[in-house]
Amino acid sequence: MKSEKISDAVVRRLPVYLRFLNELSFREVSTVSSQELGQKLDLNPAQIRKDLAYFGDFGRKGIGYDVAYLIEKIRQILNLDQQINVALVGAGNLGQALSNYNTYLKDNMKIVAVFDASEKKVGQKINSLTVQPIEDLGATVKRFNIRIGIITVPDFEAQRVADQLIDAGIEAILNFAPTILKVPAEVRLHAADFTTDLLSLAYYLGDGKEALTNES
Amino acid sequence: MKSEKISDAVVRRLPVYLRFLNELSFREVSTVSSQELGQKLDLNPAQIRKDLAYFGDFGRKGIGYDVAYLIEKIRQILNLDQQINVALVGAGNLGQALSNYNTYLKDNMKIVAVFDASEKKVGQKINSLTVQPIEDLGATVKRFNIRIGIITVPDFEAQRVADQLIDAGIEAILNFAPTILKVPAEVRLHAADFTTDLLSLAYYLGDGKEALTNES
DNA sequence: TAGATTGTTAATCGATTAACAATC
DNA sequence: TAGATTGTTAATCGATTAACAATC
Repeated sequence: MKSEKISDAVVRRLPVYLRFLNELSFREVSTVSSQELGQKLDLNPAQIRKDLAYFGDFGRKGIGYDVAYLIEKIRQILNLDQQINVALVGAGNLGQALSNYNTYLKDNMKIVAVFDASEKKVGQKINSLTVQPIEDLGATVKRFNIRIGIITVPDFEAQRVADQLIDAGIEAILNFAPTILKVPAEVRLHAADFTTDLLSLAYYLGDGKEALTNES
Repeated sequence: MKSEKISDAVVRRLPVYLRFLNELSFREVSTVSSQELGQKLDLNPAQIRKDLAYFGDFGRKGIGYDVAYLIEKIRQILNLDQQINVALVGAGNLGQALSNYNTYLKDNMKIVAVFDASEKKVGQKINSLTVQPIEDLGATVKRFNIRIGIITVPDFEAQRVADQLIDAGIEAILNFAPTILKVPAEVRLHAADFTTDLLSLAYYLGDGKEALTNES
């Protein structure tokens, strides 16, 4: 299979596959079936096979998928066979927390620069990175070939920061601020706003309202 | 409209509506149409009308929606007309960052207890809350009627913490650890793992692979 | 009244799942 | 060979969007 357009739902599952495959690899498991994957990841095995088949024939009938080979392929698909440099804008608590994941998420993605608007923050060290003034954003993005920006500034600054990132030539943005950003179509934007997640959870709290289903 | 089962996609948009409506209210805008909402939130107006109509006839033909009334209704739908107590497990950087949003997200959701397994953390103050040992989780959850748990512990501890939260009678979990948790069907689980988000962004980086579309 | 906008049905679009021939 | 499992088509399911009568 080739040259269909891949839906975002599919793309978002690839890192989930990758993560579990890495774990299997670490445990020296060499082969895995879509059924095992599905069980562990709470996904339908047919869906997993279909997802992978968009990108190539990675499995072997009767056998399953070779773990090492599939890891390699998914990393290629996700462009993680090259180092991807990331900028973090906003050196507050959340920004600092994210920068700690630097080692953790490795996988060739790396936060290589941290920016903040506040004079107090500029010059501080965060995980071996020195916080730079926002004014340096354009120059630094170009110099280090930074392609993804993470926004962890307060919501009222988020759009401005996004605009600056886009001006600097960034290709994708992960936005933690609880606001809807406007970006040109060629810039990929993912929202990572946890307040939305948390508030929506409240809907499901039992309440009498609709706690009763037809079981028992 | 009543008594259809509401999809999660719909539920997750409600906090987004609520947030923007709060902003309108602050700006003393009293009425809003689905078209305006759609424009601002990047959603189809028909979808917004349909979403809201699942829960009642909140709008007025020819006029639109009364901002204050709609806020009240959405808050009721999301169970935010009562205070919802939240526990945070994991007082690391991310946990501390989230607890700072306490004031921010208000809306009747409140982190009222913080837990950590490490002796170093226990007893420390985080935003006026004293970090408690995980052993106290069951008792504290019951005493304070805590209904939602946020997990910000390392991935290898996440399942154990989830089990403890569930034992304690929690009804919903927001999981920041990059791992798939197994929870019983009656517990609502949302994943808030930003590494997945970030890795999936890399897929969209221009690369020659599929950078060329039919524009230009 | 004329213009605007809802609530809702029908049409469309897209994503998930089932089923199975191919084949290891 | 018999059993297992893929890749893929067809069926199903669900979500989004268009269209429009009702009505403010």
